[in-house]
Amino acid sequence: MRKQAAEQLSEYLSGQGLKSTRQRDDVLNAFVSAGRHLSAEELYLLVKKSNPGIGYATVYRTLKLLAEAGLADERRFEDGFTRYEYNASDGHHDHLICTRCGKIIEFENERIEQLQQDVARKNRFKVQSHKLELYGLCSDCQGQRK
Amino acid sequence: MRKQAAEQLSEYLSGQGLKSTRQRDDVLNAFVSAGRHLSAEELYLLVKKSNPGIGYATVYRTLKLLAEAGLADERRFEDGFTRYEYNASDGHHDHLICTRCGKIIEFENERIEQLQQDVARKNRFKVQSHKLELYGLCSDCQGQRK
DNA sequence: TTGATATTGAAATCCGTTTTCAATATGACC
DNA sequence: GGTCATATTGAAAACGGATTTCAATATCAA
Repeated sequence: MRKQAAEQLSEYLSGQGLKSTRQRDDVLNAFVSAGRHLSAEELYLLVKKSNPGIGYATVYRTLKLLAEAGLADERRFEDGFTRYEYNASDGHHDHLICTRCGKIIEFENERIEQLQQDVARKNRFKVQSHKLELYGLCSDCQGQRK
Repeated sequence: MRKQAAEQLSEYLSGQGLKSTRQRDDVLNAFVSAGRHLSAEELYLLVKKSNPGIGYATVYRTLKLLAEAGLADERRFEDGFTRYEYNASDGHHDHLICTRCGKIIEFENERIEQLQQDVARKNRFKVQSHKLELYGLCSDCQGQRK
């Protein structure tokens, strides 16, 4: 059974001798309720709604913290900047990314994962993590012109 | 039958109304003979050997040009900066990347590609390109301590 | 050879991210 | 509650890879 996000964070904080703050709570709340694949910038704008005084740097720092605490996953797609995804601990998944509208669709495919392991084994390679991204046009964008 | 790199570049240049220059030749030569997965910085240092006056910006610009001409592929791994790979036009491949020593092993797996197409089809998604990277430890690095 | 224009190198700039630093907040201890 | 060491904050500066600017230079069609 998965812990509540707030609880998971405070356990991590106290375990590391770190402190709870209003800002960290605000960032976590915005992050959890916003959904997935947020850039730091996007999250910053969201957090500002509940806490207009929040600083840019604090959002960046807290995002790193959430990643360390296991609450967020850092991902870099081809658009250049880092995005964060909530709660990847309930199983790995990969992404379909629309190059026109930016929509991100998640998927899982056990068979592909197995084949990856086969490839790794043949190369005597021990996999720690992997990344599979399919770039293209989502159904909404296929009919559209540029 | 694949064209020579130099020929392919000059065809692209004249086709676009661009000019041949000593610098472009030097960058191309260094790029082709150096092997794969070079960062702009690495290539810059290489080109300097044959043309010490070469500028940083020229290497960046030429690398972009080679990518447009179809001679190079741009790739971003997790280490932050862009690398270029020669001659990907003879078939797609993916990468095993050692997180300890940085070694990059290429592989192809037709079955995985098929399964990716299946996933895309199910999501009514039209794939333009994809990226599959397995991060982990190569055989040389598995026995080593940090 | 000429002349329009593409290209170059150096330096400035860009932009996402990280770090610095002085002011402030937190929380363990009394 | 009060004290105090120290973690945290926001603003601004710094960072680092990549790109752009600009005046000087090279290219190439005529």
